[in-house]
Formats: sequence, structure tokens, C-alpha cells
Amino acid sequence: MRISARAEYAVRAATELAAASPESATRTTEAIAQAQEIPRKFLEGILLSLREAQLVTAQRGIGGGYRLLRPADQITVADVVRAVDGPLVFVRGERPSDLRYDGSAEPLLGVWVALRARVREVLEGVTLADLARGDLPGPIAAINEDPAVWANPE
Amino acid sequence: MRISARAEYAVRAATELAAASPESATRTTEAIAQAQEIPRKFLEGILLSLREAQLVTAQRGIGGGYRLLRPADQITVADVVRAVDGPLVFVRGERPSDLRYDGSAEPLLGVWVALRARVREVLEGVTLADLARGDLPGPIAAINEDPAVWANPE
DNA sequence: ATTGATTCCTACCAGATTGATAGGTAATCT
DNA sequence: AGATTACCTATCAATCTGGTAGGAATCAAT
Repeated sequence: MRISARAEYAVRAATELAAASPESATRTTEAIAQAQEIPRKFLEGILLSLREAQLVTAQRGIGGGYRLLRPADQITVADVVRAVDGPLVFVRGERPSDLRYDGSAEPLLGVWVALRARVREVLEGVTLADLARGDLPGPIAAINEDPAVWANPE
Repeated sequence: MRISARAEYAVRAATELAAASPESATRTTEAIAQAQEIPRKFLEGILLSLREAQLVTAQRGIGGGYRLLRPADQITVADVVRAVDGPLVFVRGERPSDLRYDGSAEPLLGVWVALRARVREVLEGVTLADLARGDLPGPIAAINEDPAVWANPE
């Protein structure tokens, strides 16, 4: 279960826009690329995806750039990841709820569905405003209070 | 965040072994492949990985096959997935706790760590015995009681 | 109307991963 | 000896991934 570079860059870029003040200000691809150390040409494609997903708008020409289309507290990390990478969780190329299991493997479906639910819980539980402010919401922060969560078991 | 065919096949194959009775009985690659409709040659490689991870043992020759090395209630889905696909969650090729963020993207680390924690919770919370018996443990089953969990939002 | 900044679009690329197959070797039992 | 089974190595096409190149369209300011 990997989070792609595309997705990670996208969240960082979007957070950069969320941190812009005032909210109506635009930031150029170049500015975002430098601030977040993202390859510029690669970032171009990412921002395009974010625009197609209606998370940002673009303005061409001098003084142009990107800005968020909705308030930062109404865009979640899940929105951004879905915009660039598609469905949050899929199993063998299909969404869990599209899978068909028969026979003894059937209870496995429940595992994938529960997995997706938990992934959603985290990624839909954090907004760009949270990230820009630098403070995770209580329920998410609570997860990380257990030190075991920071250890690598493998 | 995809669950690979390899991982999904591996869990099904392991469940097949968990369902064998008595527990000491062996099942051949061929038998597992047919029962679970997994390409045989592909399954061969998967079972090899499971053996290297010390989850199963193999016996060659007539009457040979594979069997679980530990009781089925002491092998979790996470164990199986790690055996064939490595770390459960990684971001841009690294484990969350190996990532370094500086500046405004720093709180993002907490998101990935929380994500991994929740993924672990589900995959470490279900054993092969649970799957073989066809009943998910209470905490996992509880997640799936909310109907929203079964819907595709995208 | 020209110029410079900027997004937008299409194409391309090398390398890794994924899902799978082929064919032979080694061990084990009857 | 012969059948059966796991084991190993190599190969493969297709796709994905991370990234680059170059120009066309658009916009604001002069």
C-alpha cells in the first residue's frame, strides 16, 4: 500500500495554496515548486489534475497562478489524493465494494471494506486548513499519542 | 493505495491452509490453486515467499505440500501481506517513520503515521483462523455495520 | 499591438513493478 | 525406479512511475 510521489506532492502543493494569504491570492507553479522542492514540470501535471478535479482554479498570464476553489477547511487530504491517484483503496484493480468473492474467501471482503473505512477516516478527517495551521484534528492527533504507532515492526 | 494481486492471492491461499483439517494436513500448490482459482505458477512464487517468511513449511514428494507453521489464530492478515509485499504502508518509497519533513509540510508526517496505524489496526486485527471460520472479530465487524462504509463516494 | 509571464497540452522517456509463464532440478515417498 | 511434488531461474508483455521537452494558448501591462 504505497502513497505515490504524485499524491504526496499534491497534498504538499495544495497545503502551500491553503497557506497563501489572503485566500484569494494566487501562487505560480514555480513558486510552489521552489517552496516545496517539487520538480517543476512534474508539479505542472499535478496541478492540472487538481484543476480537473475542481479543487483549484488557474489564471494565466502575468500575476497569474493557482488558488483553491473552496475554503481550505472544506478540502480534505482524501479529496487531493483522489484527484491525482483515483480511488483511495483498491484491491486487484477494483474497488472493494465491486469485488465478488464466493466460497471460503468471502469474509475477506469485509477486511478490505473495513480497511478502506479506516483509511477514509484518516484522510477525510484532515483538511488543508489543518495542515496549513500545523495542527492535526483531535481524533487524528489522538491516534499518534501511542508511541507504538511510530515504531517499525518489520 | 492498492492491495496487489500477489497480496490478495497470498491471503486466500493462507486461509485455504488454515481451513485444512487436521491442522497438520498438507495441501499441494495444485489443490490450493484450484480451490481459490489462482494461476498455479504464480501461486508457486507466492508460497515460496510465505515459506521464506516462516509462515508455512513445505514437504516435497508424494503426499507433500504446504501447511501453516504456526496455529492459524496466531497469523494475521498483516503477516501475510508483509511476507509478499513488504511494509504495509510506505510513502514515496519510504516508511512513514523514515520520512523527513521540514517547513510547512511537517504536520503531514502525522497524517501518514496515523494512516499506517489504522491500516495496522485492521490487518493485524484479523487472523487466518477468523477468515477460515468465516467470522470477523468484533471490532472489525463493528466498522462494517455502518452502511456508509459500503458505498463508493467517488 | 507587442511583450513577457504564465498556464495548458501533447508527447516522450527510462526504469521499475506487476502479473504471469516456461522449463528444468532436487527431494521424497511407494 | 518412478511418480510426485516443491524449488529455482529465467523470461515476458503490459503497465505504472517519476520525470522531462517543447511549444501553443491566454492574459495583463505597456
